Amino acid sequence: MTRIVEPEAGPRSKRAAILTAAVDCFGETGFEATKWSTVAERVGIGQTALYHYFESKTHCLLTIMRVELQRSHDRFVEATKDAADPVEALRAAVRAAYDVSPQEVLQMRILQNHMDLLSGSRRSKREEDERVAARQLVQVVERDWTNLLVKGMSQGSFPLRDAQLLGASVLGLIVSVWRWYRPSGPTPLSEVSELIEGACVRMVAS
Amino acid sequence: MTRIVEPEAGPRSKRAAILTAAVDCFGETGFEATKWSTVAERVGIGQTALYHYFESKTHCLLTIMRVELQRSHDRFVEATKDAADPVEALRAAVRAAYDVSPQEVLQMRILQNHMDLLSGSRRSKREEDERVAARQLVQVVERDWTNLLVKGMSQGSFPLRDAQLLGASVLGLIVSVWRWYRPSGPTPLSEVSELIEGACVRMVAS
DNA sequence: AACTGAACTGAACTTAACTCAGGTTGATCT
DNA sequence: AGATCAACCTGAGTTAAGTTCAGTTCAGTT
Repeated sequence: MTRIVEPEAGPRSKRAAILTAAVDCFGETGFEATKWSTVAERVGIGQTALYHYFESKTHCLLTIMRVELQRSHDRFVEATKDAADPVEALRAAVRAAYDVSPQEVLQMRILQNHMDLLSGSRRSKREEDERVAARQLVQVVERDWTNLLVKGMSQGSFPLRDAQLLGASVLGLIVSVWRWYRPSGPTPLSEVSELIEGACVRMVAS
Repeated sequence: MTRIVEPEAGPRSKRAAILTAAVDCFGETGFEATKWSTVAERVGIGQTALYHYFESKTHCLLTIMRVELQRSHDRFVEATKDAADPVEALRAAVRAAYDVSPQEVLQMRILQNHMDLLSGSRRSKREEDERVAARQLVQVVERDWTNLLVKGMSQGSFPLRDAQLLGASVLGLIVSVWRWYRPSGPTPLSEVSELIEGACVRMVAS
């Protein structure tokens, strides 16, 4: 369990700017469809300067995914830490999952669209490190949900079921939204959040 | 609504063999990670022969996705056509979704991992045709589920809720399984099927 | 046997990611 | 202020994989 430390930013580092631009491009246009050089242009540097910060286009993608996973986990912990009962914790966790900025919507979309990257191992060290870190965070997040369910079940709030499988399903349900949701679309996120919150509670607690 | 007609196979056509090989490769290794030339090798032809059957690697992928979507729709219709009540129809539809061969598991995985391809339009005609056809089928499948819910709601079997949104959620829950499920994994598909079936009924009917 | 269209091939082309060898900049220290 | 050094950046060149092209082979038909 080696946690990746973010390279501390030198005063003229463009790392953050690159990540932001990459999230926009990858999120709107798709990872494969966006040229790495376009990201450079948007930041205002030559293409090769990107390699000062990231080993490859994929390394940048993996970084985005890892950061987003970390954020998801942090928010889950923050949201559930002082919930009275399991049902309230569940509700709070779902609401937290949809309490996101437009930028974070893109990050979730990117994350969901490239989960498969986390399976196969990578050639280069830094890429592989990010991949492993991201993979571990996926498991952490899955455990977050499973633990919530286990607690509720042992406490009698939820009927007994396979908590692992049910946890994965709840999580799958929640994140499936990011495949189709668009801020510009007809359905506001608040509406999604409410419906999914109810659905999760019924799934788990009835 | 122009439905793509499968090019009728000449007696020595390798189209089917290519699709099978591609499903194996794309499913196991991932689309980006598998070299188009590897597919050719596995079929036993030169790389350039592939272009006799498909305009591009992506065209092949889109074809796989469209075929799988068509299959999903057909199975849904078949499974629900003679169900007594809405709850039974719902149960039957979920069971049908998981009543699949190993090859079909791969196809679902490929489909789920590349849904984003269906958003942006394609340069060449044949690719674009496949994309549009696939997109339409996505909507058809979504309508399948929505209609099922609408019927159940109007019939009083399901409480009234946003059927569109709930339909998308149910579908999202069901297909989310294909991101992590592996035939070689610890959880048999029958177990998944039962848990999800229950979860869907609770989500929709309680 | 000549013909036809489907099936195929080797060599050349294209594109976008990436490497390299070196140049510039600016924060920091004396 | 001037020197220094690491961080930062660049243009030119390389590579790999998908794709195109200009034909060739093969099986069935007339």
